[in-house]
Amino acid sequence: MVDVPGIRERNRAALTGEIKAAARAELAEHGAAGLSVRAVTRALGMASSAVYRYFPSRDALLTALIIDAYDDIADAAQAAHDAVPAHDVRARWRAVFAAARAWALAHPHEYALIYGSPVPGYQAPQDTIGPATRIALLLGDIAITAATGEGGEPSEGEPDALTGALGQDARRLIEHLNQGATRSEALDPDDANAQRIALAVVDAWTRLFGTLNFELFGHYVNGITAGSAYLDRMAQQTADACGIPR
Amino acid sequence: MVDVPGIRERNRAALTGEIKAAARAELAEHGAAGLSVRAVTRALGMASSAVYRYFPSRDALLTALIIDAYDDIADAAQAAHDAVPAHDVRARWRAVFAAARAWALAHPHEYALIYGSPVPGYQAPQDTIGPATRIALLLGDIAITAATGEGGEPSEGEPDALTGALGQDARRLIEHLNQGATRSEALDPDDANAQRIALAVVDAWTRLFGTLNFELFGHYVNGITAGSAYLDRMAQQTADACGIPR
DNA sequence: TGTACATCAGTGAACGCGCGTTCACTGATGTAC
DNA sequence: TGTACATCAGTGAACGCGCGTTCACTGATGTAC
Repeated sequence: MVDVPGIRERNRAALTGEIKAAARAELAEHGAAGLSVRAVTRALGMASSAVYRYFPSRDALLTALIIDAYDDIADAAQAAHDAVPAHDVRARWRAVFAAARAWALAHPHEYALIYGSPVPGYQAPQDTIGPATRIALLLGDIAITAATGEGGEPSEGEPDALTGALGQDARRLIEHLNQGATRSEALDPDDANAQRIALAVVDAWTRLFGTLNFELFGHYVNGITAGSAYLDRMAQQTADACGIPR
Repeated sequence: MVDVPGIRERNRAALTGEIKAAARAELAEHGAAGLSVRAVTRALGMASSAVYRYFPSRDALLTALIIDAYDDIADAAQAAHDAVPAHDVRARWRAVFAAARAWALAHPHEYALIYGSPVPGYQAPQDTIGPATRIALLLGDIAITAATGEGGEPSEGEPDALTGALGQDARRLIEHLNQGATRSEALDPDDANAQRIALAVVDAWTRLFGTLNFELFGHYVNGITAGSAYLDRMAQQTADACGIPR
């Protein structure tokens, strides 16, 4: 006999999803700080106290939305990446940038939830860290593949390994990247070129979301209107900086 | 007889300042969305209705805080810039970056107010645009000085003028920059090198605040800890990209 | 297969709280003569 | 310089509203025998 989920279990999964969907809709109206469990339950036609069968508190609901959003944008980026032929490393890199932008434009309020100001009084639990760094790790993966593969560009400028706190950061980042994925290649934490690449990946990740923030939060009004072309240009520049062959 | 301001006028100016100061303190506790005029007046020991003698609504108070914050960080950047000898263009550029970071760390909630997610339901009026772009114009000013001065670097790569929407953006940006400051130099909107510089300035501006966002909003946890060194490195890289001589 | 009991989902009332804004008012400051 | 009136700042009560969470409850689903 197959262990088929009972009515309760299926209902629970379904309603949990409906609550999160309604909460996402609420988010679009009133933002993260204004997310109200009463409004969510109202939209579903249920008693406000019913949410507590599914989420122990408003904050827990928020956490679920945050994790979902991180995973959702990372899934979109990963899918776009995987759809590109593996040998075209630069196209994979650009696909991640474009997919992140497309997701952000399609889900502006979930985007603001994860990349905007932190919700005051809300402390993000540890569970959000993994999903939050997926795109950074994906970018790092691409860069490492390029660096350790055939067409890797030689280091230019900055021939010395970094010193001080920034050097420690770079070494730690390289160790993170090395254990990140199922990959045979690895970077040497003490190699100057590897350090340059690691910081270039962080830089690319920062520029991707810095640009999306400025576009979505309205700082480019009267400035940049060609958001897609502008971001792709940035993808190219960051790919250059990471030593990804053209 | 000197037209000395009367008691009323002085009180009004003083109390307006006190209200804004108390509101800034509130901001730190509950964020922009949770800014409550009742809490502000409570902190000042006055009736909640009294604010309406100074600000017509909660949104107007928010607007005042936003404009103040933009002006405050721009003042800090400008002052740091002006304190550097004029001939050391690169040091002026780096000073702007460092000053912006220092201000952001010192005023994290005001920073989040202007560079974080937009407050839901709040529509920023036109008055905020000028203050919001001051730092971008300052960066543009430095870059143009360098480009049109003696030590200006020649264009490298990207020899063709930009086409399409991004080209239009670049031309518009150059016109903004040209009329921005009291400067005799001007860039040619159709010159490829000028276009490259204009976009590099936008890029530098984006990277500055993208980096500060990531640092302040917690995305660098377990990643970058040497925030100051990291940002200065970025200042150097963006200065390179803008053709500012070393 | 049927029955008895345990578990769980969802309800609706209630608690205690805070919010933005309005309004008629009192008393102080300013002004015209 | 003094008086009469107009302007303004600040008050406190009130309106109407929404919030997160708790709790005792009913009825449906699941389980053990």
